[in-house]
Amino acid sequence: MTVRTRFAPSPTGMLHIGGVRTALFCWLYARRHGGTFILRVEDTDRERSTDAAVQVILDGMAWLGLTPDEGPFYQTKRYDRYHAVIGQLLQNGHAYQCYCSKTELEELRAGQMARKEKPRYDGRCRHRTEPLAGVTPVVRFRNPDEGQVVVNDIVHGPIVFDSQELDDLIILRSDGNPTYNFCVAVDDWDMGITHVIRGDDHINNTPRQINMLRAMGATPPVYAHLPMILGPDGTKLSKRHGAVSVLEYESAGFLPEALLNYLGRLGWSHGDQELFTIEELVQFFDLDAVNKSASALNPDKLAWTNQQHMMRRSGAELAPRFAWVLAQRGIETGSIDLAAVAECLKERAKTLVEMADGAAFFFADPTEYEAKAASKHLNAETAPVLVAARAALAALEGAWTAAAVHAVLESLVVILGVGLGKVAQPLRVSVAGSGVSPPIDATLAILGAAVALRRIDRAIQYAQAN
RNA sequence: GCUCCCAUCGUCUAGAGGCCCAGGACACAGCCCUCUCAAGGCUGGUACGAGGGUUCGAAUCCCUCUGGGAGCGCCA
Repeated sequence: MTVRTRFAPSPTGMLHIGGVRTALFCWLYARRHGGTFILRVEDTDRERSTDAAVQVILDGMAWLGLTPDEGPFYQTKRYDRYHAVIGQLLQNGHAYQCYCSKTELEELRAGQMARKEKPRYDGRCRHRTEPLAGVTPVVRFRNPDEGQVVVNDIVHGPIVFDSQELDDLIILRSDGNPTYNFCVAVDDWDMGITHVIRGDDHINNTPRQINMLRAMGATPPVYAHLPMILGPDGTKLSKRHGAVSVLEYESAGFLPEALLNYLGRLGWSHGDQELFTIEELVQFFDLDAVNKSASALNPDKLAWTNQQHMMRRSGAELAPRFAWVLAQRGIETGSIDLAAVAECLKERAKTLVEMADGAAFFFADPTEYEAKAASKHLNAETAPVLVAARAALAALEGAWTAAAVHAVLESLVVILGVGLGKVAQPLRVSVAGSGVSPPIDATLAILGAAVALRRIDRAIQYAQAN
């Protein structure tokens, strides 16, 4: 049997990190077993579904590379099918029409709550034979009222529900729209889904879906319920935690493979391994190594994971995404070699945004020097060193490379009888404006002779005046 | 309230009865390396929620409790 999984988000809110983790596991499971990954948009809530949310799902998954093999399918385009199934269910007695008003149902619920009972529909319309004039009925699924339903969950093991706990849920609203649990059952059946992998907030829906599947004559799929992802403070994920659109992570300078690596390690593990390429994730992933307890997001570890992935890419590989981040921030990069900048900054930044911050001085002369660094490294004492360095560097002319710069500074240090730091720091502050930058030889090489010498000249003037 | 789920360092996790007075990772502290910052290396502290069983032996199996979470919609 070929594995078929589906990711079924509802476009009522933005696709966030929790949804992405679910999508990732569905995708990985399909890839791992040579199966098919399907995207299905559950948009039956026409009030709250938005096109913008659908677009984020599509764009987000494309950015992450979680491309579906089939779909996207939209439930709103399958209404004919749902209505046909409901017709059958009505005909064979697995469903019936209910004329209860909303206020009547509210009263029923209130009474049950007051008696400390579990609120549920009591089936009062089950045996009604005559329509109620002037009322458009809803259709309810007739749940078996005896026996048990066993959900054989791959991550949780068997979960048993008494049928008595399940009431007759509405499958068709009075406005003609079918409801969630019903559409899911029909779709999973029609699409031949073999493994339903979703959040464990759906565990309680599962026995109902199994019952409907059986009533329709379908064999239920295998289920795997994933633990929830919580915010860094251990509470439910919310906008406050950055449960924002997954695309925000792209803007924040994360690499898709790093986000996926981090998310993969939430609720799943492969021994002590922390860093995985996408290929390794596909190779090692399996549902039996998924754990059952909820996990909290750790922004520090996500950042570390991102840095590790950046370090494993070449500057040239990083350059396009880095350029995108710079452009997004309106930074003009001129003729600076972005691949070279990324190469020497990739281990000094947790994200591409941090990289952009650290690279700012490459694209514009410092407008002022950082006070502490300037007073320490640009003063009357260091001015002569800068003058000497400037002269030695200027002699390089056309041979302005990192290696050449390095050699010049090394010999200058010997001549002056000082440590490299005595020369490097004043130069660093001169060209970068602060005491922090990549190695001075690489920094000067990237800047180019003209720009570097110009900045050093300015710094010499400043140093002599202070 | 009822039903269901969950429970190892602050966080992510390893652990499927003896290899565990519990290992790795993030974060934190110290040291080393060093032209700054990083990266890297080394060292350190902190965890099996509680109580009962089962067993020669339990983080691992069973029960109870406690604590957290989800569901109980003409939402998905």
